[in-house]
Amino acid sequence: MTNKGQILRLLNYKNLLKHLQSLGFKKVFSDNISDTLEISSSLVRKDFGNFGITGNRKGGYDIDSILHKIDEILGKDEIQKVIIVGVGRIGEALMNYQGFIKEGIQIVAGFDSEPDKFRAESGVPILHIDKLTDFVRENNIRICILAVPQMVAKYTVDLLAASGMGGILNFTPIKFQSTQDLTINNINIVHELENLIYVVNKQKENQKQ
Amino acid sequence: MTNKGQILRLLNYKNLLKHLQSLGFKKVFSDNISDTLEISSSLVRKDFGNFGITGNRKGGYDIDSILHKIDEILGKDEIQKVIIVGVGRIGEALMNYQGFIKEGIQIVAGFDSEPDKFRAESGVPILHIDKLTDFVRENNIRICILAVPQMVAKYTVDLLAASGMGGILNFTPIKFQSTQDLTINNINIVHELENLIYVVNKQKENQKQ
DNA sequence: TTATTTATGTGAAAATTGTATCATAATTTT
DNA sequence: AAAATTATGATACAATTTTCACATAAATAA
Repeated sequence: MTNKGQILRLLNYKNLLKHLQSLGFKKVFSDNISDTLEISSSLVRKDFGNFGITGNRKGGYDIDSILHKIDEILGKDEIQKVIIVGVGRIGEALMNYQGFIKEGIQIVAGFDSEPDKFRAESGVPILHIDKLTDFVRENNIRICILAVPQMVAKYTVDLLAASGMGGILNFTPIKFQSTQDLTINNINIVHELENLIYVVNKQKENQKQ
Repeated sequence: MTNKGQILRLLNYKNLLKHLQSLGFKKVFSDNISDTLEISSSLVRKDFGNFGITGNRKGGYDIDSILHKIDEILGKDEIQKVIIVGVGRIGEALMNYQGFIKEGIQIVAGFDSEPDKFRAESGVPILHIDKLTDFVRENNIRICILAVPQMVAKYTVDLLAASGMGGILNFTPIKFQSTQDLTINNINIVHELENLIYVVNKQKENQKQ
């Protein structure tokens, strides 16, 4: 019933609706949403329908109740605890990223193998990777961000799998496959950039003609 | 002819083939590739066919020549100059990321509005955002990474569009639409994490039953 | 040399994803 | 109160993407 991009679209709806809400709007029509997000209004209605979001014929949708429903779908009733494995530049940047907490995501610890990264006293603790498995089990962590060097990526994924982790957002350039128990979503920044470069170069070529 | 995910798949093929090459392999079959990437072998062959990569019936594909051809498709004959706009934590992390250069991508400058970020002498220069337009035109920059704070994202995209930029890899949480002249690809890290959380929670629910 | 094997290349089929259409119900206008 | 309007919700349709199936060519074996 739910298809691949549907949750990401739902998150886009949420962003837009929160914006509209902050401007004082109470109601919204499917084509208000579809216009700004450049999709069809029927897709918006279909997404809403699939998630049990209903409107009134002629009256549109009530923004407050859509937002409430979306948070319900996303399970926003409880704070999601997330750890970061690999506190290099990218890991550190994400560790200090301010955008998570207002979406109910809390970075509760970082893990690294370099002792000079460790931090116990102030802020979010950064611990030795050896303590990962115990920490994950004791704190019932299901989600992690992986930002270790490529060299140790495979080893670390195996470690995480063994710890009972449920999901990994993988920023290393190694592409990992999900298993029954462990969902791994890969973000390859270099590939994203190369893909963009390809599109732009292609566009440039076509303009020449 | 080329579809949405095809270039990203091609980049995955490239990674895998380089790995196989480093292990001493000379030839590869479509189902070697499809097995590790968990797609069908016919999709591999179709992708290759679409890009003019041919093999020998029964003999498979020659790794060297596929890799050569992929680099040709991606336009890897010349170094791609990229700038980073917004040298906060994420911008800085990407600025120092070591994975770009071996793919022919060179970060040639960073831009920020905070004077304490500026750096002219050592390493990649970090300049004031006011110098962006001139720099882009003088150095014929077509691609940038956007990592400014959300507050100034819209303003910065407008500035980049006016400068003649061709492509933006956008790491801000604001979703921008591409235009005829400017391709904008959005990476929303919070959304990616929320999406993963949804999938893992859902999985957990289904296991309970 | 002929038969057999086997991986490519391709066209048809299936699956997935997104759009168009329109009857219907709620609202507004007359 | 009846008529007209209009946005939803459902379904049919279209487009895209991926897989299946198999004829064909190249390589090996007999």
